[in-house]
This record gives sequence, C-alpha cells and structure tokens, in this order.
Amino acid sequence: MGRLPTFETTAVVTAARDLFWDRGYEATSIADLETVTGVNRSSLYHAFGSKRGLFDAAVQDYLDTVIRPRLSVLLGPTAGTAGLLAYVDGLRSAVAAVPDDSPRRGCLLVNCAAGLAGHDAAARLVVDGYRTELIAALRHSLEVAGAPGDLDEKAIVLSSLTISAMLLARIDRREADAVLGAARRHVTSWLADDR
Amino acid sequence: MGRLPTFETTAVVTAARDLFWDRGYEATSIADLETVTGVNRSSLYHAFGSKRGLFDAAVQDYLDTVIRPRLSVLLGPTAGTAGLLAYVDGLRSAVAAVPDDSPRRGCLLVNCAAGLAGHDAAARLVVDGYRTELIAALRHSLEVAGAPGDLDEKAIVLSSLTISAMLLARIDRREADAVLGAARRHVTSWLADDR
DNA sequence: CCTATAGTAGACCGATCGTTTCAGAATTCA
DNA sequence: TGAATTCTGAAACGATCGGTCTACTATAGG
Repeated sequence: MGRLPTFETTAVVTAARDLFWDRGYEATSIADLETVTGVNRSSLYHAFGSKRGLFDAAVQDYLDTVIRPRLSVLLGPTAGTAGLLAYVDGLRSAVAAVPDDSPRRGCLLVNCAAGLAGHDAAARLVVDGYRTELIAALRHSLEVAGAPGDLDEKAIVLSSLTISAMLLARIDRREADAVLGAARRHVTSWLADDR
Repeated sequence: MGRLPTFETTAVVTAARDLFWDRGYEATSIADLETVTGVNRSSLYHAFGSKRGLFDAAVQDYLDTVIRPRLSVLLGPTAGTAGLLAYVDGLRSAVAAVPDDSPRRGCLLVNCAAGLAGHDAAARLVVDGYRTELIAALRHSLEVAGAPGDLDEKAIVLSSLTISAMLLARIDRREADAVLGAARRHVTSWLADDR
C-alpha cells in the first residue's frame, strides 16, 4: 500500500557507487548524489537513512558486482593456473580500458583504506574482510595449481601487487600495468618451478 | 623591520603535516589546523596563502624529513644488501612503533594517491615523483648488491610491497608487518641466488 | 621617540555541508 | 470512492567550510 518509488534502487546505488569510487566518501556531497542519481535527497534519506547508509549500500554493491565476479575465476572450475592468469589479465585489461577521466579508476576499497577506514572501525572491517577474501581466493588457486613453497606468503605478495596496482591506476595507468605485469611473471615463474 | 612572527614555521608545518597525514587533505579543516598549530588562521594565511599552500609545504616537509632520510640507506655508503635490509627493517620497526590511534600511520603520499591525486594534477605529480625516487633508490641498491635478473622489475616489486604495507598500516599493523616480512624474504632470496 | 612595516586576534563573509521538515502527490486496500 | 499509507519536491535547518577584513599590537630602522 502507498505510493511506489519512481526510481530503481539498484540503479541509484550503482550511480552513487561510481561517484564514491571516483571521489571518495568525504568529497562526495548529497547535492552531487542527487545530480548523479536523479533522485531528490528526501527520497535518498527515505531509502537509505543517511549519506553513510547510501555509502554502505554502495560498498556492498561494489563487493557483489565488482570484486566477487573478479575473484570467481580464482575459486570456480577455473581455479588454479588458469584462474590466476585470468585474474591478473582481467585486472590488466580493466586498468587499460578505463579512461583517465572516468570514475571506476582504481579500487573503491583501496581508496577507502587510505581515507575513511583510517578512523572508522566499520569501514576498516569491510576493507579487512575484502583483503582476507582476496588472499583466501589467491591461496586457493595457488594450491590447486600446485605451486611450491609458502602459499600464504605467495598469496600475500600477489594481493599486495594487485593492491598497489589499484592505487597506481589513479596516478598512472602505465605504472599500474607494469606492476600487474610483474605479478603475472611471478605467477608463471612459481608454476614453472613446479614442473 | 616590523613585528616578528610568534611561531616557528617549521613547527607549524610539522604539526600541520601530521594532521594531514592522519586525516587527509579534505577532512582537515582550517579550524583543526589552528588548534593543532596553535596559530590563528590569519597568520596561517599570511604565511602560506591558503590551505593548499600549507598542505604543499607539509608535503615538502614530509619528503624532506620522512621519505628521504628513509631512502638514504639505499643510496649512501650502505647502498646494497645492507641498505635494502635496513630500509625494510626501518619500515617494519616504524610500523610496529606507531600506536593505532596515532597520526603518522601509513604514508601521507599513499593516502594522497588514493584521495587528492585522483583529481589534482599537481598532487599526482608529487606522488609520481615520490614513486620514481623510491624505485630509483631501490634499483640502485639492487645494482650495488649485485642482484641478478631484471632489476627494474625487482625494484617495482619491492616498491609495490612497501606501498601496500603503508596502506595496510592504517588498517591492521600485523598485516602490514607480514607484507614487509615478505619483502625482506624477497631481498634475501634474490641475493642468495647470486652467491 | 616616531614612523613605517609586518604579524595577530577575532569577527565576519557567502557558500556549502548533512539532515530535517512538511505539505502534497501517488498508490493500495477496503 | 474514501481512508490509510508511502514517496517526493522544495524549502529550510544549524553547523561548518575556506577565506577575508579590520583594528590592534609589536618590532625595526631612522
């Protein structure tokens, strides 16, 4: 009963997510969010409670529609060598494809780690969970691939290289690509050792 | 001629730098800067022109008093194996020493890369210059140490690990230390290969 | 001491911040 | 159709933003 919303929640969250991704939490204003979503602030507050509520929804959407699809190659039937290479190559083509002036450069959660998460326990938890998930996925594929040596350490190294690449993607695409190239060579050299 | 300043410029810049370091550019207000420096805004504007002017001075100070002293072990008479290990160990003890609620966690320029530098060409230049300097220093020490293989790539990997560690230092000290531990093991394994 | 110069305190500026309020529009159920 | 419910637009809230202005103070050189 009652009036129906005139907007699609998922579309609003996606638009807000891209703006937060581009500018960060603090530098994004409610007025900006109204513009980019096409929805009046009263409706935003009705639906999400606060700016932070909308941000949290945006982060959840980021995890669900950006991060996890990317990690799936490390966990599904492609897990192993193919998955590791597909993961790195997927990141590389994403970095190469996104234009310099676009939102969606780098990683929303990496930006969050450098900003909000410094003083916000809830944000820190999300970032930490993301990193745990990333390392677990990398480790799983390393295990399936039969990589030798300390797999935890190898997963840490790979995750660190991707995190650095995401940070660099906001500064210089070529440098980000160079880091991901190094990550790829790490993977191939580890697996070559095994044969 | 005329009245003399009642504050020391260097002390003001240091205090402002630590606040920017902790909170980032956007989340730091002029009122905060007045509090932490003990200097009225009219004096700050007289001395630095704008909030951004003070930030630029803070970044310069950060480069001069934090970054370059840390890089010196990679370039001076200790350059080589000792320098590389000293650099990594220096970072590790710094990460371990800084309490969780302190400013000076992580790296001002890493935070800047994720924030300001995304949309500010001048900030991007500074961050890029820092990374160039870091890689050059690492490469120099790798060369002096006689590390085998592609030194550019090894320098990129080491710099990526330290950058990730600086990002993680704001989230979880232990994870940052684990990454730096991996960096240290990379160094020793490369140099072991050479013997 | 006098005057020119430079630094400081605090009030004040318009703009913008996140949030709230409220009247009215749209819809469902009876 | 009438009442209950929900969503929406616009205006407004106090707080705070970065920045400016002015009156006053302190000092150096003559």
